[in-house]
Amino acid sequence: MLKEERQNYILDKIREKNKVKSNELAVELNVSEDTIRRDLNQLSHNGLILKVHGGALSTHQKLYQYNESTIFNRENKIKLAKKAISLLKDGQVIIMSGGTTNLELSRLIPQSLKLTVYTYSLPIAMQLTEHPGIEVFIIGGKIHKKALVTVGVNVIKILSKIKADICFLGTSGIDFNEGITEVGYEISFVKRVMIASADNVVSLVTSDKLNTTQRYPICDLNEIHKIITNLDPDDPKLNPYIKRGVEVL
Amino acid sequence: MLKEERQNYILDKIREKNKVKSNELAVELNVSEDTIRRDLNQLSHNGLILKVHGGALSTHQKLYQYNESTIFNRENKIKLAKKAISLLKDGQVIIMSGGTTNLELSRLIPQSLKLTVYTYSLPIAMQLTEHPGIEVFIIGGKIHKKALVTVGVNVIKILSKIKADICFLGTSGIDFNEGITEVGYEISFVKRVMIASADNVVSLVTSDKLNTTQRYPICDLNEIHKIITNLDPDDPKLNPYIKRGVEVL
DNA sequence: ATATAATTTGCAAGTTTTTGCAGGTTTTTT
DNA sequence: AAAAAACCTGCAAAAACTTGCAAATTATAT
Repeated sequence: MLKEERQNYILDKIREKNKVKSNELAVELNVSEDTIRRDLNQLSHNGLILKVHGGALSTHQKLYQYNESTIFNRENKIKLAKKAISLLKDGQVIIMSGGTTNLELSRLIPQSLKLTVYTYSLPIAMQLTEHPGIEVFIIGGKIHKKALVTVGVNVIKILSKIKADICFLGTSGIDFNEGITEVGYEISFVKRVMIASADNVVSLVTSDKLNTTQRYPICDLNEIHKIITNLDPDDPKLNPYIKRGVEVL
Repeated sequence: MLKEERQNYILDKIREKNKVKSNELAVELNVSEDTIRRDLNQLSHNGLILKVHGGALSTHQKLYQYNESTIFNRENKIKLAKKAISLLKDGQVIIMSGGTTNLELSRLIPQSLKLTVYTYSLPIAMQLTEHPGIEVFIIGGKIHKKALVTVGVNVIKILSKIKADICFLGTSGIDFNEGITEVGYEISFVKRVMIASADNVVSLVTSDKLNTTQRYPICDLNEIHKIITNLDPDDPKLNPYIKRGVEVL
């Protein structure tokens, strides 16, 4: 295994777990701890990680830090995000809605991918700027302070002009009769436009949202192309959706 | 678990609950109380928390998401920001450029003020969302990853439509002959439009930028109305600017 | 392909950091 | 005032670290 290959592994692991330990890495990569330490020192010297006694931490949380312990159901969201990543290919144009699921997805996109991403979420935009291969566009407007997304007619105007390959739709309610529904009025508007602007609409749903309905309708099931959940695709809970013709990952 | 990881956990918990107890932390983190005490003492020594008998409390200055220690020359920027705040009045519409000086200004705006702020800087927009009385608008566009600001024709188009009371202009070079100059080409464009959109243009300059010139010209001295620095207004270094008719705070 | 140079790696010896504990002191509670 | 809890100091063991060096690997030139 080449040095660079090893260091990329370390960077990937730090990106995912936010920390690494020297002794663990030595075992995983089958080299001495000295080598790991040298790797960590080099990466740290390049400002890519933060070397500490015993291992290293992500530096990213230095500039913009969101508190991961506040993310509900984080393990499931990571599982889900990894499936979503399998849909990505170089050169694609992506629209991402807000929400912590999309935020985890943003964190986990491999460094090698080259993408163009439009979003109206400030945290997601911030997160994506960490990624060397992604061109990030934030859709401007008045900021909704709680959700940290922009809202308003301008958002809709801009979204309606985009032609995207994939739309990753964070979903707060999905039901095989009612389709996709949303808590907020303004955001429900925005999401309908997002759906219209993408060739491929992917609904990201954690299993606790399955078969729940919110106040504002967004679209019927047949308007979305794929559902990604944290469950196994042949989990019985997903059967009704598959029967409706939606692809489930 | 790494020491820094543990300390980050403690900081997060303090941020959330505003207090921690040593004995609880010892159980939660599965280390001895001595270790917790040492952690708390270290964090306290760095000014991040307030150590008290039995645990620690939040120091009220919330370090939300920006690592203050990464901000160069921070004391001067705070001094400068406080002067800038004296210009603010309820109901005003403000345009803010990017940069850490404006970021410090954003942090220090009193909670009581009611303002409308337009900015194209992501960190500043995030910071301002913490403020209950400020309506925040972010100007959308392609994100410049290093500066964390949006750039492009759309930014200029939107800025040119705004009529603001004050424009706070973070300044990377100012000279009494050359006027205000900027490092980046794209940002120089944006700043020219900002200046045209505001009744009152205020240049925020730390003293290390005085009498320096950057590559791209922005405007002549007579196009700005006020200069705010960290220096005393009658510091001799500022004389040439006063003679040119610029008000210096 | 071979030889040479440069880099990378693992090891050994010595140093530093981290941690828990014992013993005594201070602070808080009862 | 006594008891309990929290604290501090010094100490020792374990883990992590540093440095120098030689072997191994990789890159480059012939």
